[in-house]
Amino acid sequence: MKKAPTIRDVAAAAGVSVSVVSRVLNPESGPVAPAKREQVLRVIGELGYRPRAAARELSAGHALTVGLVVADLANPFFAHLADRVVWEARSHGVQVVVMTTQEDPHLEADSLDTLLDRSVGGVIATPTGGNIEKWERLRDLGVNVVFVDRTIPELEDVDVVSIENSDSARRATEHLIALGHTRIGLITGPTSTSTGQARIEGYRTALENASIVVDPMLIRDVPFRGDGGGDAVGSLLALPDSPTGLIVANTAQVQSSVRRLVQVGVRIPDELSVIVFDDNPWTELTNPPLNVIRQPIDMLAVHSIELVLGRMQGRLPAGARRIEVKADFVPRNSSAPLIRSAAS
Amino acid sequence: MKKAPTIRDVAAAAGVSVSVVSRVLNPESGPVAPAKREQVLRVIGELGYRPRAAARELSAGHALTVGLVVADLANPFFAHLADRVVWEARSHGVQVVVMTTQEDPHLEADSLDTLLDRSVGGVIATPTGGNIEKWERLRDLGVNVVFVDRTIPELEDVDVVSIENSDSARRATEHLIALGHTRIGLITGPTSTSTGQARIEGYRTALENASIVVDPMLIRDVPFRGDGGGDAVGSLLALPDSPTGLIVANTAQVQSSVRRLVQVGVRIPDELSVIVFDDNPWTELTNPPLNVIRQPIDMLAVHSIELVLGRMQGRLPAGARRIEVKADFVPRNSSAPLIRSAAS
DNA sequence: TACAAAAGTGGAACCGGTTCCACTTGGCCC
DNA sequence: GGGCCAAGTGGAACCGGTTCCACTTTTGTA
Repeated sequence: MKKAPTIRDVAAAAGVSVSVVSRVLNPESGPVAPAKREQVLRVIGELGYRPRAAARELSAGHALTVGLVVADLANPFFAHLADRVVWEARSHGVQVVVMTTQEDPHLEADSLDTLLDRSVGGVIATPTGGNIEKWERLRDLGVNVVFVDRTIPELEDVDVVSIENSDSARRATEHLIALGHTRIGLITGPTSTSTGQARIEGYRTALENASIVVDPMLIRDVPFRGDGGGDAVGSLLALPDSPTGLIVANTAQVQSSVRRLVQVGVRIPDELSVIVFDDNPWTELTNPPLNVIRQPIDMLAVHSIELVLGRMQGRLPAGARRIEVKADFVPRNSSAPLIRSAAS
Repeated sequence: MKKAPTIRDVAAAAGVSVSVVSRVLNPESGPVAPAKREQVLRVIGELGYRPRAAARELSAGHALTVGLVVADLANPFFAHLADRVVWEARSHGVQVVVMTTQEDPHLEADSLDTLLDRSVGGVIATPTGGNIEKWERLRDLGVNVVFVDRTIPELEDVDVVSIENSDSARRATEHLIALGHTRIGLITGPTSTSTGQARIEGYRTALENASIVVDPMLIRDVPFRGDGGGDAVGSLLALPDSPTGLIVANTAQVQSSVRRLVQVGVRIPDELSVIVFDDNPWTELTNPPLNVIRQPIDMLAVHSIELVLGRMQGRLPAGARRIEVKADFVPRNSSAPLIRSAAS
């Protein structure tokens, strides 16, 4: 097990001082004579010298690292998001430390402490909704925070990147209304989350615009974890006047919901028109392929990284940015016009 | 933006030297009088002191961090693996820096350099197959490497955690043979990878045991990236004597392959019996639900972390460990007995 | 040619931990 | 009561970078 060369080894071998080597490494920090620069670069190549990140971090007080805090990498949405974030970060020479919360505020708090210890320059997170003081403290300590996908209403001065949740839900609902459906079930995330609220709002708007009375029984807010989606499907279908349309607007519960639909054997789209939030690799492999609201994950990732790095480099004006990107509605074959009382 | 307290602040506030505080933090490094320990802990609590990881790393020469190098977090297998690795690492107080290679050796080399700069204590990776010298150099510099899922034959002294690839392929093949199939297509990863080789080997073994002649035309090794799976499906089905059974043993190409099957409209299992490698969230949502070889991802993650941390703490004997875990065959409804010449 | 400004250089402090080592206490035993 | 060993403590060096500052050498201009 060899020992890696340090900046002093390089300086000695090149016959210059460490200051010069350091300035070769960080050109903006001072001038170096062209000849010496060459010389130093040559020695660096020969020795295979690479600066230790830890030393730089210690001196700089913060790391060229961002934390990514998501619920769960087993969820394809977060996995895909993480993939893009890692990719975008790499193109900026930044590393990503990934932590998962499992939607548990305690684990989230823990993750934030850990990231704080690591002096990360920024954090990109889908917050659980708790830990408000902790997020504030993080920001007070100079860590740049960007919320992605969701937000926390109380934290007004945090940057947010999300999709147009309300608008997307409205469009999905309008699609079903246009097909003649009036009893439309909605499965969302908890009403304590911004996405849950916004999607319900969009759903209501669409119904109210069409003068359809909103039946609270048709709205199910279920937790992100567990099998609440399937249960909601079950109880919606068991309703005396069961819905003919269903919007699953909880990305973490799509799988559970669809599994139940398959188990129960409802005929889609004949008996039930379905639209789900978020395009997964498999939504076009089901029978029939599902209509989806596709979140532009690439855009979410790009904007998040841009924001967090922009803040880290101090080249963004003060004041929170709220970026909302449009989500596409992808029509496939899981919705059909309502056949009036065909079932009775 | 406040400034976080340092160990010297704590020492001053507690009326002791930094040495004492350090010893309170790392009990094994020396004795502290119980009274002072209390005192120090109290001050730490009051000040909200947290040690900077960078300082510790610089001093220790290595970080309490492991690198996870996978192809692509958009692939559910890797995503799930990453999820479990992050989870297991957390329970040991270790952070995970995730890097993706997109199966490109250059990006892989780059990732390794970056991880080296960060002085990570270990790396868990699914190697692309290239960069042999780089992996060796990494190990020479004291970074503990564990390959997961795949391996590189040339690197004999690296720990490996994988499933019983050959055995799994053999069992899948035997399942189809038992149903009467003799023309069985196999889609694997590149033959340059250990998994590709081992799975082909298992497939051949099963066929040879059953005295079925191996038709090389039925074996398709396709790259992990791109749409090779779908293309292979297309050309296999276009064969004059097309297969009645198909094993997709390339996790990254399952989606592409199944998509093509759906597009072409082959009736499964009537016209084609299918088994795919790796259980995804969606394999039971397709029509019909797919028979799968389920990789015990939790086990892979647990063993990988155990190995890498064990090495980091020097509590593992020298010599490479090769851990092979059994993969389950999960029968669902995508295979059926061969109906002799029913199609002709 | 003279002199100010700019370019180039090296020494040393600093970031915040860990650890070695020398030193002071105290308890125990003979 | 003297001597010894262990427990407890603090000072200071060290890890490997960055950066400030003082100093020397150019360069440009009057």
